[in-house]
Amino acid sequence: MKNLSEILSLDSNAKIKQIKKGEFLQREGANSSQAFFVKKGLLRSYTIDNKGKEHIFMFATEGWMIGDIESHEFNQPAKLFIDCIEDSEIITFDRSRFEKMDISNDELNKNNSMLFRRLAVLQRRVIMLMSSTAKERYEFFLETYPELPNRVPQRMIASYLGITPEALSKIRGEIAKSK
Amino acid sequence: MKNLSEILSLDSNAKIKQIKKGEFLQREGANSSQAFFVKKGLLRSYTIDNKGKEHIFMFATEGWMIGDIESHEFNQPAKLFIDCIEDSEIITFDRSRFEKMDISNDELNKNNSMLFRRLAVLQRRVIMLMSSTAKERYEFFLETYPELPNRVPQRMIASYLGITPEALSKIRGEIAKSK
DNA sequence: CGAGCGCTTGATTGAGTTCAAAAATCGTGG
DNA sequence: CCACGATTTTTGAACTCAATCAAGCGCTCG
Repeated sequence: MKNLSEILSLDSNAKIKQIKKGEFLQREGANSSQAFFVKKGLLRSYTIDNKGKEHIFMFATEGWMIGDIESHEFNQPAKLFIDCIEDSEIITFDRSRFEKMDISNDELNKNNSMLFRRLAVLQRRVIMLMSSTAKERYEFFLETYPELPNRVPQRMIASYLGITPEALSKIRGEIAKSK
Repeated sequence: MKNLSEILSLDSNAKIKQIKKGEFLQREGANSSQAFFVKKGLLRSYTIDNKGKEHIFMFATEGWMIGDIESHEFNQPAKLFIDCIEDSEIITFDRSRFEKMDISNDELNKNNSMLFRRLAVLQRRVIMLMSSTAKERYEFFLETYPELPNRVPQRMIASYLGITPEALSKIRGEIAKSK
Protein backbone atom coordinates (compact mmCIF):
# COMPACT_ATOMS: atom_id res chain seq x y z
CA MET A 1 0.00 0.00 0.00
CA LYS A 2 1.22 3.45 -0.83
CA ASN A 3 2.09 5.79 2.00
CA LEU A 4 1.36 9.49 2.02
CA SER A 5 4.84 10.47 0.96
CA GLU A 6 4.63 8.20 -2.09
CA ILE A 7 1.20 9.45 -3.00
CA LEU A 8 2.39 13.00 -2.90
CA SER A 9 5.32 12.25 -5.13
CA LEU A 10 2.89 10.91 -7.75
CA ASP A 11 1.14 14.27 -7.88
CA SER A 12 2.76 16.29 -10.61
CA ASN A 13 2.13 19.43 -8.60
CA ALA A 14 4.00 18.18 -5.58
CA LYS A 15 7.63 19.24 -5.45
CA ILE A 16 10.49 18.17 -3.25
CA LYS A 17 12.53 21.05 -1.88
CA GLN A 18 15.60 21.57 0.24
CA ILE A 19 15.27 24.53 2.58
CA LYS A 20 17.68 26.17 4.96
CA LYS A 21 17.20 27.15 8.58
CA GLY A 22 15.41 30.47 8.76
CA GLU A 23 13.80 30.33 5.32
CA PHE A 24 10.10 31.10 5.03
CA LEU A 25 7.64 28.81 3.29
CA GLN A 26 4.67 31.07 3.87
CA ARG A 27 4.11 34.59 5.12
CA GLU A 28 1.02 36.16 6.60
CA GLY A 29 -1.23 37.52 3.88
CA ALA A 30 0.03 35.18 1.17
CA ASN A 31 -2.04 32.65 -0.71
CA SER A 32 -2.47 29.82 1.74
CA SER A 33 -3.47 26.82 -0.35
CA GLN A 34 -0.02 25.27 -0.05
CA ALA A 35 0.75 22.60 2.50
CA PHE A 36 4.04 20.95 3.38
CA PHE A 37 5.04 17.43 4.23
CA VAL A 38 8.26 17.17 6.23
CA LYS A 39 10.59 14.40 5.04
CA LYS A 40 13.49 15.59 7.16
CA GLY A 41 14.04 18.52 9.47
CA LEU A 42 11.78 20.76 11.50
CA LEU A 43 9.28 23.51 10.63
CA ARG A 44 6.99 25.70 12.70
CA SER A 45 3.86 27.74 12.04
CA TYR A 46 3.00 30.83 14.05
CA THR A 47 0.98 34.06 14.17
CA ILE A 48 2.01 37.53 15.20
CA ASP A 49 -0.66 39.26 17.28
CA ASN A 50 -1.61 42.93 17.33
CA LYS A 51 1.00 43.60 20.03
CA GLY A 52 3.69 42.17 17.78
CA LYS A 53 4.11 38.96 19.76
CA GLU A 54 4.73 35.57 18.15
CA HIS A 55 2.56 32.59 19.06
CA ILE A 56 3.69 29.23 17.74
CA PHE A 57 0.78 27.14 16.61
CA MET A 58 2.66 23.94 15.89
CA PHE A 59 5.99 22.28 15.24
CA ALA A 60 6.31 19.73 12.44
CA THR A 61 9.04 17.11 12.51
CA GLU A 62 9.70 14.16 10.19
CA GLY A 63 6.46 12.61 8.90
CA TRP A 64 4.20 15.53 9.84
CA MET A 65 2.25 17.83 7.62
CA ILE A 66 1.92 21.54 8.19
CA GLY A 67 -0.21 24.23 6.60
CA ASP A 68 -2.63 27.00 7.39
CA ILE A 69 -5.86 25.03 7.60
CA GLU A 70 -8.00 27.85 8.90
CA SER A 71 -7.12 30.28 6.14
CA HIS A 72 -7.50 27.69 3.44
CA GLU A 73 -10.78 26.43 4.83
CA PHE A 74 -12.30 29.88 5.12
CA ASN A 75 -10.72 31.17 1.90
CA GLN A 76 -8.77 33.89 3.59
CA PRO A 77 -5.23 35.13 3.07
CA ALA A 78 -2.79 33.30 5.31
CA LYS A 79 -2.81 34.09 9.00
CA LEU A 80 0.14 31.88 9.79
CA PHE A 81 3.82 32.22 9.04
CA ILE A 82 5.62 28.98 8.31
CA ASP A 83 9.39 28.81 8.54
CA CYS A 84 12.24 26.47 8.98
CA ILE A 85 13.98 25.74 12.31
CA GLU A 86 16.51 23.25 10.93
CA ASP A 87 17.76 22.64 7.40
CA SER A 88 14.94 20.51 6.00
CA GLU A 89 13.69 18.47 3.10
CA ILE A 90 10.00 18.88 2.36
CA ILE A 91 7.32 18.06 -0.17
CA THR A 92 5.26 21.06 -1.22
CA PHE A 93 1.81 20.52 -2.65
CA ASP A 94 -1.39 22.33 -3.34
CA ARG A 95 -4.08 21.36 -0.91
CA SER A 96 -7.04 21.85 -3.22
CA ARG A 97 -5.34 19.60 -5.73
CA PHE A 98 -4.74 17.07 -2.98
CA GLU A 99 -8.38 17.09 -1.98
CA LYS A 100 -9.48 16.25 -5.50
CA MET A 101 -6.81 13.68 -6.15
CA ASP A 102 -8.06 10.42 -7.51
CA ILE A 103 -6.91 8.14 -4.77
CA SER A 104 -8.42 5.00 -3.38
CA ASN A 105 -11.14 4.83 -0.79
CA ASP A 106 -8.59 3.21 1.43
CA GLU A 107 -6.22 6.12 1.08
CA LEU A 108 -8.99 8.60 1.80
CA ASN A 109 -9.76 6.64 4.92
CA LYS A 110 -6.14 6.87 5.95
CA ASN A 111 -6.16 10.58 5.32
CA ASN A 112 -9.28 10.68 7.42
CA SER A 113 -7.66 9.05 10.39
CA MET A 114 -4.73 11.41 10.09
CA LEU A 115 -7.22 14.25 10.43
CA PHE A 116 -8.82 12.59 13.45
CA ARG A 117 -5.45 12.25 15.09
CA ARG A 118 -4.67 15.88 14.48
CA LEU A 119 -8.07 16.82 15.95
CA ALA A 120 -7.30 14.74 19.01
CA VAL A 121 -4.01 16.56 19.49
CA LEU A 122 -5.74 19.92 19.19
CA GLN A 123 -8.51 18.87 21.59
CA ARG A 124 -5.81 18.12 24.12
CA ARG A 125 -4.09 21.42 23.47
CA VAL A 126 -7.28 23.45 23.97
CA ILE A 127 -8.05 21.68 27.24
CA MET A 128 -4.49 22.25 28.43
CA LEU A 129 -4.62 25.94 27.61
CA MET A 130 -7.90 26.29 29.49
CA SER A 131 -7.17 24.22 32.58
CA SER A 132 -3.45 24.08 33.30
CA THR A 133 -0.86 26.37 34.83
CA ALA A 134 2.27 27.28 32.90
CA LYS A 135 4.29 24.70 34.82
CA GLU A 136 1.83 21.91 34.11
CA ARG A 137 1.81 22.78 30.40
CA TYR A 138 5.59 22.67 30.26
CA GLU A 139 5.77 19.31 32.01
CA PHE A 140 3.15 17.92 29.64
CA PHE A 141 5.14 19.23 26.69
CA LEU A 142 8.28 17.47 27.92
CA GLU A 143 6.42 14.17 28.23
CA THR A 144 4.70 14.47 24.88
CA TYR A 145 7.60 15.73 22.77
CA PRO A 146 10.74 14.61 24.65
CA GLU A 147 13.01 15.14 21.65
CA LEU A 148 11.95 18.70 20.81
CA PRO A 149 13.67 20.57 23.68
CA ASN A 150 16.99 19.52 22.16
CA ARG A 151 16.08 20.87 18.74
CA VAL A 152 14.05 23.98 19.56
CA PRO A 153 15.30 27.12 21.35
CA GLN A 154 13.74 27.83 24.76
CA ARG A 155 11.93 30.97 23.69
CA MET A 156 10.07 29.03 20.97
CA ILE A 157 8.90 26.45 23.48
CA ALA A 158 7.63 29.32 25.63
CA SER A 159 5.83 30.73 22.61
CA TYR A 160 4.24 27.33 21.93
CA LEU A 161 3.11 27.03 25.54
CA GLY A 162 1.59 30.50 25.51
CA ILE A 163 3.93 32.04 28.09
CA THR A 164 6.88 34.45 28.01
CA PRO A 165 10.49 33.23 27.79
CA GLU A 166 11.13 34.76 31.22
CA ALA A 167 8.31 32.76 32.77
CA LEU A 168 9.61 29.52 31.24
CA SER A 169 13.10 30.24 32.48
CA LYS A 170 11.78 30.69 36.02
CA ILE A 171 9.76 27.48 35.82
CA ARG A 172 12.84 25.59 34.69
CA GLY A 173 14.76 27.13 37.57
CA GLU A 174 12.16 25.88 40.05
CA ILE A 175 12.09 22.38 38.58
CA ALA A 176 15.90 22.13 38.66
CA LYS A 177 15.98 23.33 42.27
CA SER A 178 13.39 20.79 43.42
CA LYS A 179 15.62 17.88 42.34
CA MET B 1 -26.73 13.08 -2.93
CA LYS B 2 -27.14 11.80 0.61
CA ASN B 3 -26.38 14.10 3.46
CA LEU B 4 -24.71 13.01 6.65
CA SER B 5 -27.93 12.68 8.57
CA GLU B 6 -29.36 10.36 5.92
CA ILE B 7 -26.21 8.28 5.79
CA LEU B 8 -26.30 7.82 9.52
CA SER B 9 -29.89 6.70 9.45
CA LEU B 10 -28.91 3.93 7.02
CA ASP B 11 -26.48 2.52 9.55
CA SER B 12 -28.28 -0.13 11.56
CA ASN B 13 -26.22 0.84 14.58
CA ALA B 14 -27.28 4.46 14.49
CA LYS B 15 -30.24 5.29 16.71
CA ILE B 16 -32.41 8.36 16.98
CA LYS B 17 -33.01 9.47 20.55
CA GLN B 18 -34.97 12.15 22.34
CA ILE B 19 -33.10 13.53 25.33
CA LYS B 20 -34.09 15.98 28.00
CA LYS B 21 -32.20 19.00 29.28
CA GLY B 22 -29.63 17.91 31.83
CA GLU B 23 -29.34 14.32 30.65
CA PHE B 24 -25.87 12.86 30.13
CA LEU B 25 -24.84 11.13 26.94
CA GLN B 26 -21.36 10.34 28.15
CA ARG B 27 -19.54 10.53 31.46
CA GLU B 28 -15.83 10.71 32.15
CA GLY B 29 -14.28 7.25 32.30
CA ALA B 30 -16.92 5.60 30.12
CA ASN B 31 -16.34 3.91 26.80
CA SER B 32 -15.90 6.76 24.34
CA SER B 33 -16.50 5.24 20.94
CA GLN B 34 -19.95 6.81 20.63
CA ALA B 35 -20.50 10.03 18.75
CA PHE B 36 -23.63 12.14 18.42
CA PHE B 37 -25.20 14.05 15.58
CA VAL B 38 -27.54 16.83 16.72
CA LYS B 39 -30.78 17.00 14.71
CA LYS B 40 -32.38 19.48 17.09
CA GLY B 41 -31.35 21.07 20.35
CA LEU B 42 -28.04 21.82 22.00
CA LEU B 43 -25.32 19.69 23.60
CA ARG B 44 -21.99 20.47 25.18
CA SER B 45 -18.82 18.54 26.00
CA TYR B 46 -16.56 19.44 28.90
CA THR B 47 -13.82 18.25 31.27
CA ILE B 48 -13.50 18.67 34.99
CA ASP B 49 -9.95 19.50 36.04
CA ASN B 50 -8.10 18.41 39.16
CA LYS B 51 -9.39 21.46 41.05
CA GLY B 52 -12.97 20.43 40.28
CA LYS B 53 -13.55 23.16 37.70
CA GLU B 54 -15.54 22.62 34.50
CA HIS B 55 -14.05 23.59 31.14
CA ILE B 56 -16.39 23.46 28.17
CA PHE B 57 -14.68 22.13 25.09
CA MET B 58 -17.47 22.72 22.60
CA PHE B 59 -21.16 23.40 22.07
CA ALA B 60 -23.04 21.49 19.38
CA THR B 61 -26.20 22.90 17.82
CA GLU B 62 -28.34 21.63 14.96
CA GLY B 63 -26.27 19.95 12.25
CA TRP B 64 -23.13 19.51 14.36
CA MET B 65 -21.46 16.36 15.55
CA ILE B 66 -19.98 15.93 18.99
CA GLY B 67 -17.85 13.21 20.56
CA ASP B 68 -14.66 12.64 22.47
CA ILE B 69 -12.18 12.44 19.62
CA GLU B 70 -9.09 12.45 21.78
CA SER B 71 -10.15 9.51 23.92
CA HIS B 72 -11.37 7.50 20.97
CA GLU B 73 -8.28 8.25 18.93
CA PHE B 74 -5.87 7.29 21.71
CA ASN B 75 -8.01 4.38 22.95
CA GLN B 76 -8.53 5.86 26.37
CA PRO B 77 -11.59 5.97 28.60
CA ALA B 78 -13.57 9.15 28.03
CA LYS B 79 -12.11 12.40 29.30
CA LEU B 80 -15.10 14.46 28.32
CA PHE B 81 -18.59 14.65 29.73
CA ILE B 82 -21.31 15.23 27.17
CA ASP B 83 -24.70 16.49 28.29
CA CYS B 84 -27.77 18.24 27.10
CA ILE B 85 -28.44 21.98 27.46
CA GLU B 86 -31.85 21.95 25.76
CA ASP B 87 -34.30 19.13 25.09
CA SER B 88 -32.78 17.59 21.98
CA GLU B 89 -33.13 15.04 19.25
CA ILE B 90 -29.93 13.26 18.32
CA ILE B 91 -28.54 10.39 16.29
CA THR B 92 -26.22 8.15 18.25
CA PHE B 93 -23.71 6.04 16.41
CA ASP B 94 -20.56 4.10 16.95
CA ARG B 95 -17.61 5.91 15.51
CA SER B 96 -15.53 2.86 14.62
CA ARG B 97 -18.50 1.57 12.68
CA PHE B 98 -18.77 4.93 10.97
CA GLU B 99 -15.13 4.85 9.96
CA LYS B 100 -15.51 1.50 8.25
CA MET B 101 -18.83 2.25 6.61
CA ASP B 102 -18.98 1.42 2.97
CA ILE B 103 -19.77 4.82 1.57
CA SER B 104 -18.74 6.44 -1.65
CA ASN B 105 -15.50 8.18 -2.31
CA ASP B 106 -17.50 11.33 -2.65
CA GLU B 107 -19.01 10.96 0.79
CA LEU B 108 -15.65 10.27 2.30
CA ASN B 109 -14.42 13.45 0.69
CA LYS B 110 -17.29 15.32 2.24
CA ASN B 111 -16.53 13.84 5.59
CA ASN B 112 -12.98 14.90 5.01
CA SER B 113 -13.88 18.51 4.49
CA MET B 114 -16.04 18.43 7.61
CA LEU B 115 -12.93 17.38 9.49
CA PHE B 116 -10.92 20.16 7.87
CA ARG B 117 -13.52 22.66 8.90
CA ARG B 118 -13.46 21.41 12.46
CA LEU B 119 -9.65 21.66 12.45
CA ALA B 120 -9.92 25.22 11.23
CA VAL B 121 -12.24 26.10 14.10
CA LEU B 122 -9.88 24.53 16.60
CA GLN B 123 -6.86 26.29 15.07
CA ARG B 124 -8.65 29.55 15.65
CA ARG B 125 -9.54 28.60 19.19
CA VAL B 126 -5.95 27.73 20.10
CA ILE B 127 -4.66 30.99 18.68
CA MET B 128 -7.36 32.91 20.55
CA LEU B 129 -6.51 31.24 23.84
CA MET B 130 -2.84 32.04 23.37
CA SER B 131 -3.01 35.60 22.13
CA SER B 132 -6.22 37.30 23.25
CA THR B 133 -7.49 38.92 26.41
CA ALA B 134 -10.71 37.71 28.02
CA LYS B 135 -12.61 40.65 26.53
CA GLU B 136 -11.35 39.98 23.01
CA ARG B 137 -12.28 36.31 23.32
CA TYR B 138 -15.80 37.20 24.42
CA GLU B 139 -16.29 39.66 21.57
CA PHE B 140 -15.07 37.09 19.09
CA PHE B 141 -17.47 34.55 20.56
CA LEU B 142 -20.39 36.94 20.11
CA GLU B 143 -19.49 37.53 16.47
CA THR B 144 -18.95 33.87 15.71
CA TYR B 145 -21.94 32.39 17.54
CA PRO B 146 -24.48 35.23 17.79
CA GLU B 147 -27.38 32.92 18.63
CA LEU B 148 -25.71 31.03 21.48
CA PRO B 149 -25.83 33.73 24.19
CA ASN B 150 -29.62 33.44 24.10
CA ARG B 151 -29.54 29.70 24.58
CA VAL B 152 -26.60 29.18 26.92
CA PRO B 153 -26.26 30.44 30.50
CA GLN B 154 -23.55 33.02 31.10
CA ARG B 155 -21.45 30.82 33.33
CA MET B 156 -21.15 28.23 30.52
CA ILE B 157 -19.95 30.86 28.10
CA ALA B 158 -17.34 31.86 30.65
CA SER B 159 -16.34 28.23 30.96
CA TYR B 160 -16.01 27.97 27.17
CA LEU B 161 -13.87 31.10 27.04
CA GLY B 162 -11.59 29.85 29.80
CA ILE B 163 -12.46 32.53 32.37
CA THR B 164 -14.54 32.71 35.57
CA PRO B 165 -18.22 33.73 35.53
CA GLU B 166 -17.30 36.75 37.67
CA ALA B 167 -14.75 37.93 35.11
CA LEU B 168 -17.28 37.59 32.28
CA SER B 169 -19.87 39.52 34.24
CA LYS B 170 -17.42 42.38 34.74
CA ILE B 171 -16.47 42.39 31.07
CA ARG B 172 -20.14 42.61 30.12
CA GLY B 173 -20.55 45.45 32.57
CA GLU B 174 -17.71 47.37 30.92
CA ILE B 175 -19.02 46.77 27.41
CA ALA B 176 -22.53 47.93 28.41
CA LYS B 177 -21.12 51.05 30.08
CA SER B 178 -19.06 52.03 27.03
CA LYS B 179 -22.19 52.27 24.88
C1' DC C 1 37.42 40.49 19.91
C1' DG C 2 33.23 42.72 20.19
C1' DA C 3 28.18 43.04 19.04
C1' DG C 4 24.15 40.73 19.35
C1' DC C 5 21.22 37.16 20.76
C1' DG C 6 19.48 33.97 24.17
C1' DC C 7 18.93 32.80 28.85
C1' DT C 8 18.62 34.07 33.72
C1' DT C 9 17.25 36.73 37.72
C1' DG C 10 14.89 40.33 40.30
C1' DA C 11 11.44 44.14 41.07
C1' DT C 12 7.11 45.90 39.75
C1' DT C 13 2.63 45.75 37.62
C1' DG C 14 -1.74 44.03 36.06
C1' DA C 15 -5.43 40.92 34.25
C1' DG C 16 -8.03 37.72 36.04
C1' DT C 17 -9.01 34.64 40.24
C1' DT C 18 -10.86 33.83 44.66
C1' DC C 19 -13.87 34.74 48.28
C1' DA C 20 -17.97 36.78 49.98
C1' DA C 21 -22.42 38.72 49.88
C1' DA C 22 -26.28 41.06 47.70
C1' DA C 23 -29.51 41.39 43.64
C1' DA C 24 -31.85 39.26 39.84
C1' DT C 25 -33.81 35.37 37.49
C1' DC C 26 -35.56 30.81 37.05
C1' DG C 27 -38.43 26.90 37.86
C1' DT C 28 -41.42 24.14 40.41
C1' DG C 29 -45.21 22.91 43.51
C1' DG C 30 -49.25 24.44 45.48
C1' DC D 1 -50.66 32.01 38.26
C1' DC D 2 -48.21 33.14 42.15
C1' DA D 3 -44.70 32.34 45.76
C1' DC D 4 -40.70 30.83 47.44
C1' DG D 5 -36.33 28.38 47.32
C1' DA D 6 -32.54 27.56 44.31
C1' DT D 7 -29.58 28.91 40.94
C1' DT D 8 -27.32 32.79 38.26
C1' DT D 9 -25.53 37.10 37.83
C1' DT D 10 -23.55 41.17 39.69
C1' DT D 11 -20.47 43.81 42.55
C1' DG D 12 -16.57 44.61 45.57
C1' DA D 13 -12.09 43.68 48.03
C1' DA D 14 -7.96 41.05 48.52
C1' DC D 15 -4.82 38.13 46.30
C1' DT D 16 -1.90 35.50 42.73
C1' DC D 17 0.26 33.97 38.70
C1' DA D 18 2.35 35.36 34.92
C1' DA D 19 3.60 39.66 32.14
C1' DT D 20 6.44 43.49 31.80
C1' DC D 21 10.49 46.05 32.55
C1' DA D 22 15.28 46.10 33.46
C1' DA D 23 19.93 44.62 34.17
C1' DG D 24 23.65 41.16 33.82
C1' DC D 25 25.85 36.97 32.09
C1' DG D 26 27.57 33.75 28.55
C1' DC D 27 27.91 32.18 23.72
C1' DT D 28 28.75 32.30 19.13
C1' DC D 29 29.73 33.74 14.81
C1' DG D 30 31.15 37.49 11.83
